[in-house]
Amino acid sequence: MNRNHRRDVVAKAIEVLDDYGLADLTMRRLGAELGVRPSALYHHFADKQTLLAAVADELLARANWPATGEWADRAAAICATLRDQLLAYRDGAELVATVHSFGLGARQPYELLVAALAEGGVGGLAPQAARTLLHFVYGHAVDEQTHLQAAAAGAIDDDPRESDDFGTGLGIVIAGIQVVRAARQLGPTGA
Amino acid sequence: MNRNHRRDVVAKAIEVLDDYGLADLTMRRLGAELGVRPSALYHHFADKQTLLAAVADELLARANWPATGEWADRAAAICATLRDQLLAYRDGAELVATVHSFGLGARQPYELLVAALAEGGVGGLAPQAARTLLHFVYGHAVDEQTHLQAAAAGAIDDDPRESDDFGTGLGIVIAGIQVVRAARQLGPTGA
DNA sequence: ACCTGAACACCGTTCAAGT
DNA sequence: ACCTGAACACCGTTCAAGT
Repeated sequence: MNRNHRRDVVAKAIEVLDDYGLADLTMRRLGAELGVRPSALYHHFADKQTLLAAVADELLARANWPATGEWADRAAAICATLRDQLLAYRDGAELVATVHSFGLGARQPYELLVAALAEGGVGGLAPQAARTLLHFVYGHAVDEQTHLQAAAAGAIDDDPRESDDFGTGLGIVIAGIQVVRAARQLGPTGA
Repeated sequence: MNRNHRRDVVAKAIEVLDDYGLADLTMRRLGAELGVRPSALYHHFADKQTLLAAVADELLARANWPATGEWADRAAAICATLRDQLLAYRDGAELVATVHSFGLGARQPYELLVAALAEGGVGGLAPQAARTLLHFVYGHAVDEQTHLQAAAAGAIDDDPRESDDFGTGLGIVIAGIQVVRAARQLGPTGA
């Protein structure tokens, strides 16, 4: 019985998440899977929130983030990568969205988007634009994952969405950012 | 000791929510506030999710929803009304966003937005556009309420946002919808 | 540095039975 | 129609003590 390191706990937590879902990712269950009492986990993490933040960060770190391309394409590619990564793990969207909402962790997509937008000349509006993109991606991914998992569990109606529902919404937000960017460069008369 | 009706339970639940927060809105706590055993609540609601959906619906029904105006202004006004209503109750944003995400209840803002957008000529893209707006409003309101309540609890930094952070993000999404609407009317060559 | 043992203060939900 | 009483199967977290 070897002792566990912080990274072992995170790795096992991702396994439990993917195999049994977020509702079953409890301190007690995770301890049991590690062959350890639940209280032992508090040696590695201050509380469950902190642990979940580390799990979300690891999950995001495993993605291949695009780093090149014209700013709008790059921002769109970052969003698509994020969505794919969220959908790649059971309850991944809900986990990362939750962590993001309580303000610990899950900061990588935000930093990447702000960098892409700032390079693209969006300037001072980059933070608002980046957060608007993230609100869309998280909201859409949570919805989609809920529907996918309900359908997989044999729910009543499949409720098939448009072929590229995600792309349509993403296109709306990207187009909107291009509009405010153009307005900014003409001179901010409105604000 | 009068017996409770369904609507009494919902009204008391909103009180508990606003006074003590979502984390303290438990079946046991709510039962105690109503002078009743927790198990009595299951006479009125199948489970806690269903109860929360009814609470969210009641919270939304108390708003004054705009019903007139040019389509883009009206969509923006619906979003602003929704945001105000979410922020008007402690943890209101988190509650309604959660209910919305698990697919029961909280459908009124969606229906209102789809109606406004369809009238505005957005046509078949109205559902995607409405959901994109809602993802933004819920995500932004949850963020904002978290920050506001952390600041009110005496957190470290105020982290003051742009004066009209919400309006900026909303403007991005509305502008994006106007773009896809215009593209649609020129003829959908892209999709 | 990492873990045990034991406790504290809770949860949501079910169900037979009461009025 | 609405509620009680009692139970079932869990939670997160703390903390003194062990190795």
